[in-house]
Amino acid sequence: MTDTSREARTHQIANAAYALLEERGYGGMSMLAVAKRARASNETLYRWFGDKTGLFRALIEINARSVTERLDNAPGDDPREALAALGPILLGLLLGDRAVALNRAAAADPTGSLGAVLAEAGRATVLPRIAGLFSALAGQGACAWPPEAAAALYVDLLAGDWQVRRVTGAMARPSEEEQAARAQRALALCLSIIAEPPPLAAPLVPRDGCINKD
Amino acid sequence: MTDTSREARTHQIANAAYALLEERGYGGMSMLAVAKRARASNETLYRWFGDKTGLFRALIEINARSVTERLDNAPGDDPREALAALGPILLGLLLGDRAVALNRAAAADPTGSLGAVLAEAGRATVLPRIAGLFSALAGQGACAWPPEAAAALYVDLLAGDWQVRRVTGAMARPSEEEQAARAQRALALCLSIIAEPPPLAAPLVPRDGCINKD
DNA sequence: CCTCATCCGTAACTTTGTGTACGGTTCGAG
DNA sequence: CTCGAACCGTACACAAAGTTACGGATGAGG
Repeated sequence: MTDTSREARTHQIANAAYALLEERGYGGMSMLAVAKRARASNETLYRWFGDKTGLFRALIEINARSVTERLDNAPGDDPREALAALGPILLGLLLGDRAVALNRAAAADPTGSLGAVLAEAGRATVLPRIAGLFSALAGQGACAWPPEAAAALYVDLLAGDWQVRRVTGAMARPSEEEQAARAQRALALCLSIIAEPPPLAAPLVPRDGCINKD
Repeated sequence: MTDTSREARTHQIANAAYALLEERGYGGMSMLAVAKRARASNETLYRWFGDKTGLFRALIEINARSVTERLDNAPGDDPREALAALGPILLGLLLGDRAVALNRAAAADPTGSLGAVLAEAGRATVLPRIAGLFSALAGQGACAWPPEAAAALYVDLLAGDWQVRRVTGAMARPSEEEQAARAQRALALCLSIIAEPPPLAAPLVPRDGCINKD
């Protein structure tokens, strides 16, 4: 099996796993079920991914690359336009069934290691792209905050507690209209806030890190 | 066993369960382990709580009552002072080990029913109290937003995506100083925003609801 | 074509947890 | 004090999942 076909095969397996994950959740998805759905064998899965956690690590990383690609292809020449286009896409992805399922897997992960993968593959790749747009706004004199802080504020206003409520099942998936409206509101509020310097000298960029659960 | 002693006993069992939950996580906590820790029997647990999901429902509800009590006892006569006192307390509770563990349980719950319990027992009891404070601010002419919308915005700025990152393990628990600074910033930003009417006529109060996972 | 690594489909093994059952003890009501 | 409900400690039955193993088939390289 060549590297190219192995990569294609890996994506086939990942897609089978995503489908099962969204149907049954983390607890209802066994390695054997993935193997059957993907027409692969248990042995291949363990050989390629090491163990169940390893498979989930790969699922998170593959999904994150897909998300980043979607964001990089968002239309908009002007940073304001780019943010207006990017917001609904990002929110849709964050609240979508796949991301929710992967977040649930990380929440349920007994090894406690998937959180760091989420942090590194997900947020840590998305946020700099958003910060870049705020940096461009700063160049236009429209942003008096550090770009990273402005990006973090934007995500707070965009996602807020919607994501955790989705992940815990406390909230259904909002409609496209609701998501679009929220993204629009978040951008309007954020642009308004960052036009003036931050109100406090307190640390504005939260730390990333993760804890071992055991 | 009287109602009083049964309630006391229930809290004993709950405390044993919280301790185990925080030590081992949802997946590592069996009913038998709870029974042994609480010096109860499996049969009693199943008789009192129905099944494992029922036990978790009770744990969520008992914890929510405790949270609400803590918030109701927050100091502050003036709504502004009350919000300033309430913010760090609420954020500390949301990011604390117990709440994180319960959110993880809901995320991992195969029945998909614990999310609704979280929504009803938790957020739906906390948010009206916050909205009440914003309502009082409106009475002082300091809030041009609907109180519920102002409260939701406040929580977005207070917790933002910190909670989901804690639940997924992507982020360690912030220090008390970090939490206090964030609460302070959230209040300052929120008060600044709500002094003027909302920028959009879009729906500002997100819907609550939950989905069945299967 | 041949060879060898690896993939597939299936099976086996071990462990663990959920939920039920049971004998003895305890508690509360009459 | 007596009696019955229920609680405790322990055991049991069953199911399912994680992981490893194995014989035959497949694919890639020489």
